[in-house]
Amino acid sequence: MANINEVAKAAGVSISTVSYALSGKRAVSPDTRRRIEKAVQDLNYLPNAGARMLAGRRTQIFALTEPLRKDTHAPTHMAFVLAASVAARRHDYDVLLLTEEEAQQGMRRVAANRLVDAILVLDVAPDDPRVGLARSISSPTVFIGVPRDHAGLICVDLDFEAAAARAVDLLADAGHTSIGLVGQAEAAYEKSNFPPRVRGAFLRRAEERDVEAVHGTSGGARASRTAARRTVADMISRGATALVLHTAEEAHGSILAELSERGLRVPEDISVVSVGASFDTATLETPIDSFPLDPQASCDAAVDLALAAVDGHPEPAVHLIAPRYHAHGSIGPRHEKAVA
Amino acid sequence: MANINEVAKAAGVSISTVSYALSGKRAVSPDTRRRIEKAVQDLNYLPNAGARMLAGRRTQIFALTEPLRKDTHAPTHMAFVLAASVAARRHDYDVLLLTEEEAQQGMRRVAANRLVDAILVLDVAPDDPRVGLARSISSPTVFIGVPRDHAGLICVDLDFEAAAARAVDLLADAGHTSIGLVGQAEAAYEKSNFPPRVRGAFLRRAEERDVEAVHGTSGGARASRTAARRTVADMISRGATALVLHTAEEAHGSILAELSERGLRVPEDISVVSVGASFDTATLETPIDSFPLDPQASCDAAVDLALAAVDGHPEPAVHLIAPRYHAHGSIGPRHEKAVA
DNA sequence: AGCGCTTAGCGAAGCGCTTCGATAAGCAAC
DNA sequence: GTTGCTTATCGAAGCGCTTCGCTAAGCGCT
Repeated sequence: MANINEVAKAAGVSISTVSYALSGKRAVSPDTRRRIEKAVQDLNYLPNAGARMLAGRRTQIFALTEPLRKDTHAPTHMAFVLAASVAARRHDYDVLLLTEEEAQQGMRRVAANRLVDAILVLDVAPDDPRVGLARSISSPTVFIGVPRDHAGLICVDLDFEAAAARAVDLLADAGHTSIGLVGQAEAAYEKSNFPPRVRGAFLRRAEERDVEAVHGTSGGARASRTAARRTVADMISRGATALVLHTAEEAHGSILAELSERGLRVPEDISVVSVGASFDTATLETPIDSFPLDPQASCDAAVDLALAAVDGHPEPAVHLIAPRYHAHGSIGPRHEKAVA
Repeated sequence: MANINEVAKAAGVSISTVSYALSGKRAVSPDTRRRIEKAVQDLNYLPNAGARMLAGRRTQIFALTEPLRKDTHAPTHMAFVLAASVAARRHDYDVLLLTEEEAQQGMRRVAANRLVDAILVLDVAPDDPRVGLARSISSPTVFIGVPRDHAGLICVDLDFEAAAARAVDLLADAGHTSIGLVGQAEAAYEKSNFPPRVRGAFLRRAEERDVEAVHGTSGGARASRTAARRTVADMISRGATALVLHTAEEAHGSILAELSERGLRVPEDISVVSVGASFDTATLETPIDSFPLDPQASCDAAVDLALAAVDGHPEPAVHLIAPRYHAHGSIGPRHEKAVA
């Protein structure tokens, strides 16, 4: 494998000139630059990663910690991992995976090691053990998700509160006066950081808009079929003419099936809007309006913050990403049939 | 951050002695070793990763390439990623993620880079573009899965053929003379490497055992509910008294539902055995006998082979992992009711 | 006492890069 | 023609480790 020496020799310059030509940190004459570029091409040169880490102060690697809990939703999780990887590569960074207990011990290790320039934290729990760790290690750490105690931390997340509030607004504006929120499984409200935020904002905005609001849960993957249906049935019997969904894809399907079995058309008889979905609600049997999760936006922001922190400009704050609204015609004016 | 110099000073020895004490590559007196270990503890020393890569010939990093195709089954995939990570850590290796198009360009990059010691290839397709790449780069590469053209490659996989054959044997031994294989979605037989292997071995062994065999497909995630049920209905009407399932978890569920709706009890009226499942078939409504996928076994083997290759003992061959049988009482003697 | 062998430890080279001066060359101004 | 400034290039130090070769000490033989 060619090294910088061979490139320098081939181009007839010193190795420092090669280095400067490649990094652009000092001016190099156009002619010299061309000769160096040619040599690089000819020799198929890529700078040795280890040497670069040692000499420079950068490793060009981010750690990505993912505890991979039993109840992690795999497709969503994968979307985040993928998005993080793509975002990192845009800035010439690679991603090193830290899983399971290694997510904690590993964080300490790669920080002390100087193996990574920064750490990205996925799948953040309200009381995440990685919070304390982040405060005790030298590597800049960016949380994708917001733990309960986030003082001094750098966090990025979708603005779930805004999404839930806007969902309520849309429905209230359409004339609905009784709205149900079909939330996640009960357990998720303890283990994850965002379900309580959605619920809280939903209830708050409903009160502000003087709209009747009920919250119900769906279930885990296995139980969802029945749990979500029961919740929906209950809400309808209590007069809800609109639903806000904050559930997994399967539960979305069950809920739509329940509505259709009851002869309720969307949006003529009942309005539906989804919040924080990780999948495409446009391709469901009935396309549903959505404020989706946006892994790429979150991860792009996280990487930007990580880079800033590496450069010594850490911005300890919760950076919320404005939700984007995807309309698919599932919201309509209030209609009494649902109450019947 | 402490470096080897400070450790050496604290222990009152030279840095080479510290290095040897930590690597164990030369003898160090017990007393000296203790002083060094104490200094390491006190200073919280961990060797700098970059320096180690540069000076040693090891990076202690494996690349894990995962194309993450649209049709990748996320939970299964995650299980493999996790298993690979665990296996790597057992040998003091970290895992670097290469996703999407980076799975190809990235392979070339990290190999030329000397960022990784070896590359693990996940989610192998029959005509995987990474096959050609693997042959052209310097890093040892281990395929977890078997591409069509695997000459000269190192591959690891579950022995799907053996699993399918043993499933047929179990059912034939129990007296069944007509067996159905509910396979994957049609598309999987082109894009993945193992579905055709399962089908081939199933049909071959059935013929050897003089058993009537039919093969049908299930569908993708969305279509599975109906497709799998239709396939099963068809098989039963054609006289099958036993089923081999090689499908996703959802399809397993649909199939069991179909059976129960037809009043067929497992194993009294119909025998069922699962092949290559990535989930726990014991916790289905009806526990099902299984020759499961074993991500950990595959990844352990892959890492062992990668390490051997790094050490200069590459074993280009297809290493098949013997399937293990998990009995849960879903196989019984042939019963005519199913035929009725 | 001398030889050879083993053991424990040291010093220094070198891995391939980045980066800090230093230098030489070119040019404008007086 | 000297001074001063800019631009392009070079040499060398040094990042923190691993590893080679050497030495010194200790031991058991003859």
